[in-house]
Amino acid sequence: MTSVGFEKHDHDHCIADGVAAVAASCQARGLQLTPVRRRVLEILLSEHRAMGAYEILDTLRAEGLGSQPPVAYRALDFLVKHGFAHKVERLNAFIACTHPGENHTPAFLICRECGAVVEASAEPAKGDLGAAAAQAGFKIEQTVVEAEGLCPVCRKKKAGDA
Amino acid sequence: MTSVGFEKHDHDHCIADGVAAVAASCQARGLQLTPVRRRVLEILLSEHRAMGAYEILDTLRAEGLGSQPPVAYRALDFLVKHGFAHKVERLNAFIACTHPGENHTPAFLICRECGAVVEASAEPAKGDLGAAAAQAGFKIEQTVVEAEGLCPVCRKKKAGDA
DNA sequence: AATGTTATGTTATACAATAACAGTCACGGA
DNA sequence: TCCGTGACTGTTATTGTATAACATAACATT
Repeated sequence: MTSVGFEKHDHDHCIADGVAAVAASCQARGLQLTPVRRRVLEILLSEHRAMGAYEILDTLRAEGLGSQPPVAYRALDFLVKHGFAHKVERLNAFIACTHPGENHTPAFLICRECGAVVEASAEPAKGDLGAAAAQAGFKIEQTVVEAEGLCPVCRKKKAGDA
Repeated sequence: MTSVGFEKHDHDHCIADGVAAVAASCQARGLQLTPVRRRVLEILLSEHRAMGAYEILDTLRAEGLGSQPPVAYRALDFLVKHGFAHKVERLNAFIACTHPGENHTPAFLICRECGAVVEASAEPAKGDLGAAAAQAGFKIEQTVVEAEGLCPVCRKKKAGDA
């Protein structure tokens, strides 16, 4: 079982399940999943890719849910802060988390061709990097791990072209 | 021997050696280390921290070496492309490479307190992440590995405060 | 001289992020 | 009931990051 992966799948499920999981988590933790926050989460879930804040804002604006940048950023901050979404630094963009609620160190596989982003997991602090940090006396609190390359679908396409 | 590390050291050496190494590498590879490119490298070497493109641009402008963003970005692109500098995605900023020329996968330790950045090295593609990618059929071409936390100096300060 | 290549200069604009302040609404306590 | 208080939303304005597009310069090759 791969983590979502690059294949097609039932999307409505995806969104509904994702929102439900987050809603439950909010309930349990006393967090408010307000309309804007819920909608931003849905927008993120509705695409399996990272979206820029302004792209999200465009949708919100079209729906009358808010039209200025802070509206989108605040909702995104909430989602990121509580682990319901992540920021992909390489792209300055955001993506819904595939394991909402669970405590984890996300890692991403980013296709440079089609822009698809898949969340994996990594514990870099436990390998090379952890050793280097320990040696330097550096205390790691958070890590960003992002890999760029070609997803299986685009690899096949490239092979076909050649 | 740690890789530069968070301690003080002889800076003039640092800059001169860094430029010389890059110049040699350019020579060997038929690349042009033009005045702007060389100056940007010097600026980066002169601070052991990540600098924003506009901060660099300010210096260039003061020296009459170019005043518009593309000037700085092009020089930075050149340096990054050939491995003489790196972009720290987390900070949207750039830093001179500590092992110019050598083929490597950089990783960074970023102090959230003082902003110091130290380059380490990591092979995330060989651990968890590599396995996950392989399973998904994803071909990793480049990786971003950045850890944020507290450097030894700031840790001591904190301890002193408490 | 004509051409191609590489680098630089400049304008304008797009995209990303946040500071600062005003308004709303629900809730608990005086 | 009235009054805070806190959490969220709305809006204006601004700062910071990055690039598209086009013009020019310098130089090597033919």
